[in-house]
Formats: sequence, structure tokens, C-alpha cells
Amino acid sequence: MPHRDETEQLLLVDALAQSAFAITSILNRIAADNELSLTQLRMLAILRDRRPTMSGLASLLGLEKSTLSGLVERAETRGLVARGRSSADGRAFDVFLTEEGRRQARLIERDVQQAVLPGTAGLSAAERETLRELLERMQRPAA
Amino acid sequence: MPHRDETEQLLLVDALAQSAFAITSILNRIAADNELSLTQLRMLAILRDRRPTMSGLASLLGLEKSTLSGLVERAETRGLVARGRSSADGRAFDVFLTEEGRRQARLIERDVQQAVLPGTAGLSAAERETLRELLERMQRPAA
DNA sequence: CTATATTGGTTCGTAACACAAACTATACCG
DNA sequence: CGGTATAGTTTGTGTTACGAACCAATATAG
Repeated sequence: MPHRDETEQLLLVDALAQSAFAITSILNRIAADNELSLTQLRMLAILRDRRPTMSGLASLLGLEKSTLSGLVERAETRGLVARGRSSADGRAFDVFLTEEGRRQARLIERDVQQAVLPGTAGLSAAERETLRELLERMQRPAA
Repeated sequence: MPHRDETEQLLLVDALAQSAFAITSILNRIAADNELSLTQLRMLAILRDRRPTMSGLASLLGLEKSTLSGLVERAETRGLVARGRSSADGRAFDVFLTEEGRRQARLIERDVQQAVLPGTAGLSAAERETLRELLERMQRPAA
């Protein structure tokens, strides 16, 4: 049952959004269980393999930079992240996970896997691989 | 480059989470542009094709039911949603979109499509269809 | 049938979140 | 070098989110 390509695109966007809603619902719960907010959890996940500046992190999270000061401050107070002077710009700070933050991120990762895996049970191994590859392709910049 | 199946599963979960993070970042921005919070936006999207009770909606959003009273109250005050007595349980209220809420949801849907579509450009039409189908398969209950 | 347990939704207290405006110091460009 | 842009912070305001407590409706057990 293929659709016209324009329709197909819109259906894909909707499927991506629905998937994001479902995952977000799960993440909300896991965050609360770990005494984190959804945004704190997302920040930890993003920082697993990045060291962005404050405004870079704001952009990745889709938030205003004024929001980040408090967010990072509180995470810093909890020992989950630290800040360092950016070498690229004397005004900027990089944000990165501490060892404690890495531990917390791994715990969360485990919880997320446990919660999300059952939902993938209806797919064959080949389908799972295809889905993963296609999603990863979408995360890569085209250029 | 296939992996062991267990690894493949974990990579898929990670890809799903990364996708959700990226979409959520976009949704955060669109919500702010429409003077909504992320959670308000998610609620509108969920209510497009559902009429859940308050606690049903809390579950769909992954939030505590105590959070829903204020959330729905404010959306009701803005004329985006309304409540009706549930026929299934004399204590319960259903929540549903008003006409205004439907209009708002359509505007948001348009914005989301505009923002997300460019990210799908690197996939062929067939790949897009495959991705959509696999995502939809995941949203369906297996039973 | 009655007493007890459970549950749907609300209220309240508390901390956190998120935006916009304003600000300061640093960086950039003509 | 001077004017403009920008990274990050602070402040004000409204919203969000959890847990505890509560009340009324519903479910359950004897």
C-alpha cells in the first residue's frame, strides 16, 4: 500500500513524532525514578559523547540559553556535570559529564533499554537492523 | 556490518532514543513559537485521535495524575481542550480537543512537518516507506 | 448486603523548568 | 580602533512535575 510520495513523507514525519512521543513518555518515568527531570535526562544522554558549549547544548536541547544556566548549575551541584573554559572562545564554557554523571547516564541507559526493548519484539532481527540503520542515516548530516 | 543480535537490539534502542531527542528538540522550539510548553504540545498531539480519561492521558504522557489537573485546566482556560463526564466510570472525565484545539494541533503539525522533513531528504522514497512502516509496526500492540 | 479497599481526580507544598528582557564582558569585523 | 555581535548570567513571571493528603465513586471480600 504505497502512497503518493508527498503523503508518504508526511506519514513518515507523523510516525517519527509518534515514536518520539512514546519514547518521551517512557523517559519521563525513568527520569522521575532517577530523581531527574526529562530535560536533565536528555542533557545527560547528549553529553555522553559530546562536549558542547552552553549555547551549543541549548541548541541541542531546543531551549533558550537563559534556561541553561540554571539547568547546568543544578546538575553541577549534583556532581553530574562540570564546566571548563572553552579553548575556542574566551567567553564560552564547555559542559561535560563527570564520572558520577557517566555512572548515572549508564544507569539510565539500562533503564531505557529495559523499557523500550519489549516494544521492538514484533520486528525480526533483519527489520530491527534496517530500522536502526535508517534512523542513524537520518541523524547524520547530509553534507 | 551486522552485529550480534543482542547488540543490535541495544543499538536500535539507542537510535530510537537519539531520534526522540532530536524530535523533542524540534518540538520544544515549535511549542515555544506557539506559546505552548512541550507537554502542552504533546497533549494536543495525543488528543488528535483519542479521548482518554485524565488518568489515561497522564499515562500516555508519562506523568503523575496530579500534574494533569493543572495542565488540562490551563489548556481548558485557553479553549484548546474540554472535559466531559466519562460514560464508563462516574468519577472520570474524558479530555478532548475543542475546534480551536484542533486548529492549533493542525498548525503545529504543519510546523513539525516543515522542520522534520529536511532531515528525511537523505533517504530514498522506498527507504522512507520502510522506515515509516517499521515505526508504525512498533507502535502497534503485539497482542 | 455491608464493610473495607481501591481508584479518579483535585488541591497544596515545594523545587524545577522555560521564556524574554536586561546586562556585562569578550569577540569579531570594517 | 570603534561599533556591533555574542556567550553566558540574572531576574521576573508563569508553568511544570512530584508526592502527600483528601473526598467521592467504584470494586472487592466476607
